[in-house]
Amino acid sequence: MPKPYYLTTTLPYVNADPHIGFALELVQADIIARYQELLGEEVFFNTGTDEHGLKIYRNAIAAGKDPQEYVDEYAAKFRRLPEALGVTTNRRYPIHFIRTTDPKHTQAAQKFWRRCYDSGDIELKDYELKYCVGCELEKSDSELVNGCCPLHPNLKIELIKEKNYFFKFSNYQGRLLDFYKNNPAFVVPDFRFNEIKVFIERGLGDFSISRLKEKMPWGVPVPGDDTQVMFVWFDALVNYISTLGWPEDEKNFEKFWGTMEKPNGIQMAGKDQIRQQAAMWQAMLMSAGLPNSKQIVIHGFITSGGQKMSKSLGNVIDPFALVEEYGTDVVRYFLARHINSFEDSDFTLERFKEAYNANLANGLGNLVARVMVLAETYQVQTVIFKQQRSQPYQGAFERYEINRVIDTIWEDIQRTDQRIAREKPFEIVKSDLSEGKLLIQVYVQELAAIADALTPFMPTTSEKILKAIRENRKPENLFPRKD
RNA sequence: GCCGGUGUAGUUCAAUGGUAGAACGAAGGACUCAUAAGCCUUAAACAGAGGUCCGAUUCCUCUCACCGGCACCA
Repeated sequence: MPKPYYLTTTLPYVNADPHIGFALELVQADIIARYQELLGEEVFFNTGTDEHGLKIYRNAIAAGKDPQEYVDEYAAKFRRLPEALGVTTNRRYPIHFIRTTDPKHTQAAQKFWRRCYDSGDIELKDYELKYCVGCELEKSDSELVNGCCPLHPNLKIELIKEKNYFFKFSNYQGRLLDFYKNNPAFVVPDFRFNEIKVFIERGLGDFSISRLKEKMPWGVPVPGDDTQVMFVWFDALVNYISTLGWPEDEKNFEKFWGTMEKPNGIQMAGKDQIRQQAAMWQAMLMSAGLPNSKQIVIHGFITSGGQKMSKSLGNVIDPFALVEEYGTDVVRYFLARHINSFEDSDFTLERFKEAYNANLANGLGNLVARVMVLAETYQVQTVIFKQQRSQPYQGAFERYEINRVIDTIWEDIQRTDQRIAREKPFEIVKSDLSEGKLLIQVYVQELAAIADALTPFMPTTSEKILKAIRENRKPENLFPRKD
């Protein structure tokens, strides 16, 4: 009986082109999801796009476009990313792609708002915002230097009062801390968990969750107050359950998101998202009387040549270009094995190419060729056993240590290479054909196990290898050397 | 400033209170089934100073360096 398994990425904000950092999140999530499929579970995989808010509104206006038209274009771009990364390829269960401008989502967000409101956790308060006359823009504290706008340091920041709805986050300090205590693996890795615990222990302030519609109309209307729209991330977070058809489809919701007693929703997110995912969203769920998430898995960032990627530095890595040149599975391989699952990692084209040649061309690709040439030449038919996955492989998967898991596969590749060098089947086969064929059968068997273990990481490559084994034919070079 | 973390071969990472492992890269060797691939061998590291201990890379303190968090940026 397959168990329902729910996994979601965060939704990227569509104010810029798809980023390699989000490609990492998608690939990590997909690897975990495919592992669950391999185990036989019924997987609900969610991703999508976050499309409301001030930045998008401004960008659209600046581009002379209607906001809806603007986000439609971006959503199409972002939808191509899971395709380019093979997330949609050859899956047992289709992926779900939600846009926060989907009507079913906006309605869910409004329903969610009402539930929090009915719990008494939403109230109208004065909100004092900082405004730079020079920029004609609102400024947040983090944007200011010494209390001044860095672009207009000679102008005084004006304080403007307006009414906003606030979420009473302060009501949830104790409940969140209890929740963390009762769920000691709620955030992975644990150093991120500590971070959020300390943050909560320091005390919580309420936060604004709406904006004046006349100033910024590009948001979900606040139910019962047509002067306000929701602040972007309040509505965006609800996607994790609106994608399941909540509130209408209670059955599907409960099946995948779980129940109060047994939460089932697992979320992937970048390290900049801990507070929102592990604290605010959890408090919102509590307020709405819905089950919490089961677990939040936090990954690091990808730097480029030791620096943050930026257009001005010209070190931005485009995931589409990478896929174009090397292919989907190569990019997946690199992100899985050579980018740390939890910490920041550096990405350079040199490292990428080196890994390609050393591990894919010389390692996996060559092993497939050497074994399958032997099998084809000597007509060795092999019946593939049912696969058993090793303890280190499974254990590392349970801890989300993706690079550890895939390391074990390369250990197996090396072991098979060593074995062939030691047993010399290419000699034995000349003196004792049946003995040689027996040996070759073992290597094919090992190759099949490698292909099986590879399924979550490189689904297309894995299938090519298994097909070659079934047909007993050496395949085309999987990974030609690049010099 | 406060809190937390990290510092191990050229590089990316492991492990351990008692001879520090691997991968990539480098050098050499024997072979040839394979994508001049693979295999074998070699060189190469515990940031610094104290302390506890029979013994510390591992535990403690300090110094230095780096990183992260300290709320309305998604």
